[in-house]
Amino acid sequence: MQATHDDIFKTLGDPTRRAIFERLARDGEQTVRALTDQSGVSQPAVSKHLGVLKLAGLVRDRPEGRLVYYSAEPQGLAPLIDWMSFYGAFWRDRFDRLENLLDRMDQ
Amino acid sequence: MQATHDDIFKTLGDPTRRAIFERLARDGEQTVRALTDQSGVSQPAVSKHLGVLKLAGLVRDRPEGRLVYYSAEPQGLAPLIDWMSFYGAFWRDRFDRLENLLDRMDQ
DNA sequence: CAAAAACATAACTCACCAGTTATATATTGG
DNA sequence: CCAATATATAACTGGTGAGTTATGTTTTTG
Repeated sequence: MQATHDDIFKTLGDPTRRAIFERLARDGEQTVRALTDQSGVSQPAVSKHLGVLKLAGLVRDRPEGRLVYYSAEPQGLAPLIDWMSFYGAFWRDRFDRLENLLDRMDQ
Repeated sequence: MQATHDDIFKTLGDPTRRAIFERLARDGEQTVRALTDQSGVSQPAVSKHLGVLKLAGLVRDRPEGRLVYYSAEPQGLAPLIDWMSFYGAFWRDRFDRLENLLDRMDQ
């Protein structure tokens, strides 16, 4: 059930899909129609992207009558955060310190 | 020249390619051969992945005779970090705490 | 209640890209 | 200097997945 960073990377790798997620994260809950109107693709395409985002744990849906409201799932990015913590910050941080050390040795 | 988070996501979206990057980030500089031997794909495939990673600013190469050493590029993940800072705001606290932990572990 | 609107799913197409093998180029070692 | 090794590139193939249109289901509206 818990998505892996592999799922997250694949899911966010598509620009159209990531744009949908970004919109939800920025502007909050939206219907499929609202998302479709500014997506540049058809409504079925948007529905499919939302399905993928949901499988990856990045969005949740709240049906209300014939409308379905989607919103960003905050915890969805956790696996990516974890990955970044290791391969991003962790490693960059060490490199920065090394660079600083080398800079100081140069002087 | 500066890669966008779009490039980064697309580049790291492929598991094989991301595994190569992870290996470089973890274990440091490697030749194409070394990377190939544990990648599960052919040498040309690895070379192609390295080319994509290099275009995305995630790795650098250092030719030495007939060997080419590749290493992770320190600043390569910066666009992704920026993106996360915005869309992963919810988790930034946790992110910071982990960074601090790693800092303390270093000393 | 009929028409329209919202969404999802099915069925299909098409382009892209990750993989392959083959090969060219360059460098090292015996 | 010849054989072997390292890498990159070219040319091709196949699978995947993002897009489409068509349609079914449900719900709202007039």
